[in-house]
Amino acid sequence: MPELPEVETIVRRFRPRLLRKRIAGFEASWPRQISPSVARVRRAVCGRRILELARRGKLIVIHLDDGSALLLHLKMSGRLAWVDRSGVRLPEPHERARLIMQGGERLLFCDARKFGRIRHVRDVEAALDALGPEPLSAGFDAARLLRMLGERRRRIKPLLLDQAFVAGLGNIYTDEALFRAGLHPLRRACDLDPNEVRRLRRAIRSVLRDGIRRCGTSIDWIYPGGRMQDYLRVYGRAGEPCPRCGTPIQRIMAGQRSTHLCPRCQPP
DNA sequence: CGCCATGTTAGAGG
DNA sequence: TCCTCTAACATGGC
Repeated sequence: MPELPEVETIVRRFRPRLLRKRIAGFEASWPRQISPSVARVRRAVCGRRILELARRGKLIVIHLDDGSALLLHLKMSGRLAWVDRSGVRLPEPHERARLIMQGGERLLFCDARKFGRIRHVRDVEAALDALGPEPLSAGFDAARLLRMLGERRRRIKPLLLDQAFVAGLGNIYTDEALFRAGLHPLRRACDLDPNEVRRLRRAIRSVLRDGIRRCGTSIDWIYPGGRMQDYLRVYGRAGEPCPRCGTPIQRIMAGQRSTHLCPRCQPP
């Protein structure tokens, strides 16, 4: 799935089309993806105006004019598509749900694997509070990260993938951040010294900003248009020489996820 | 056919 | 409580 930079790119692209639009209909062909139910979401959103389109972690947040919101999670293979007033379009494969605007424009939710979710929530703040801090926000400072890491014994890689710890990192950007910080993915969080924590924070923020600047990472047909794949230094490069020291990049498993690292630049 | 995949979560067990 | 692992969700590409 899209990680933070891909979701941010999607939100920026769709915001101008959705802002101030009034919703006239909602349909879904795979009801398990819709919460609390297709009928209840339809009742909740029809007639509402879209006030804002935002991102929180990997969630797309569609704020409505009654204070409620639609939360879209693309998971592994979700994708958005847009149908304008003319209705002319190529057939979108794996279309699972659509939000119909007054005037006929449509936001399509497409998802080959059906892991994606659409949720309508009345208490938006409560729903978003389940996530950890935004890594690009001012509140994500070194002192706070040091405190957060200090009370965790987990290995750093699975901890960074935990959305309740920090929101938005996925498998690609976590490996890239740990490489930039020179930290081994299996290090225990509480063992990192203040200097290493500062490096980690800088690495996370710089790799996410670079990802956004490149419009995200495109490594298959699910998410086209990004350029960050050309700037990844370890992810998907097992066996290739480390760009910094030439040592072959290693691929190991960490928390059931494939993990890429330079054994020399990221010593255990 | 077997293995892999940018994600998350429930449940079991240490 | 905390952490780790497995299975599950469901499909497509290699």
